[in-house]
Amino acid sequence: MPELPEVETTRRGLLPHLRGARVLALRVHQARLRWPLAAELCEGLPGRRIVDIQRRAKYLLIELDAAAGETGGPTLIVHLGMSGSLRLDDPATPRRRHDHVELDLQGPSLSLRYHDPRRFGSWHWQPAGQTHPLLAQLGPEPLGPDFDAERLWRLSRGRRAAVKLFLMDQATVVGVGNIYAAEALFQAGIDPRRGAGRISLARYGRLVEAVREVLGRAIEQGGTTLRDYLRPEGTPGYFAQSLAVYDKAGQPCPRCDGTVKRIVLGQRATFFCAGCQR
DNA sequence: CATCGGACCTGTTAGC
DNA sequence: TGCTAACAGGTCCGAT
Repeated sequence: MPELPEVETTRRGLLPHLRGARVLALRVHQARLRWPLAAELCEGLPGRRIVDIQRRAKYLLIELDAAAGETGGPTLIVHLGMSGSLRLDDPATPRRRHDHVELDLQGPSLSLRYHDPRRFGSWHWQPAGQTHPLLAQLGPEPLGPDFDAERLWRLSRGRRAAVKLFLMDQATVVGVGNIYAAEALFQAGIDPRRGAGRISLARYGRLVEAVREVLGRAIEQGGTTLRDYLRPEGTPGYFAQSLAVYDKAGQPCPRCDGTVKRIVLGQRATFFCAGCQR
């Protein structure tokens, strides 16, 4: 489900409620997520106070305070996978099916519930001063200064893979998933099938601008709700109204007189207009 | 190295 | 109506 805008929307929705809250207890109803929940997480989390929430790529970084005698605090890392979501519930509200993990919070008294039908998401524990291995190999943030045309151009030389796969590779740039890759390539006028190594520096410049613009606008709209994505407060994101090509096979292209097509690239549905994407 | 396919899961929908 | 197959917002890992 969630790409960068949905994760960022989740972060922004949670932060005002969770900053300063204390985790009284962790209740695990299903430990078998993408990876089994680590024992050190279960032992280390209860009693900690949440200091801040950051985001790196599609990972939420829930920063915790230091225990007595420690110099820095550990970080609880959550990835939402394809179908994960976090929601703040009144503790009296019954748990739903697929609410796999809950945190009992104090100040305010709330239950933070992790819901994930497909269980492709994961929870990790990062001790103070360490970088979790999953975060070590990530490319730059798309909204940060290190994501630029020169980087895309340099990394792509000699690469024969389709540019859409190159763009979705988290070593190239993080946070761009299937929806926003399609939208950014449409906005930049680039055919998703084109070999990454056969795109000019100037066109990568247009792609960088398109990625930034699309992700930024999606964050402003609270992300994209296609089926079931909801923000932590339970409201949908509104970016679905702005989608130009994603999930619009057979519909007219918003820019030319062509028709949006659906193909498969890297086993993922890919939407584009052959009329104006070259 | 780069590239590809399979794997991990459940729920919803389209098609017969 | 009921069964089956395809498909869904991610990404790691092993084989080539």
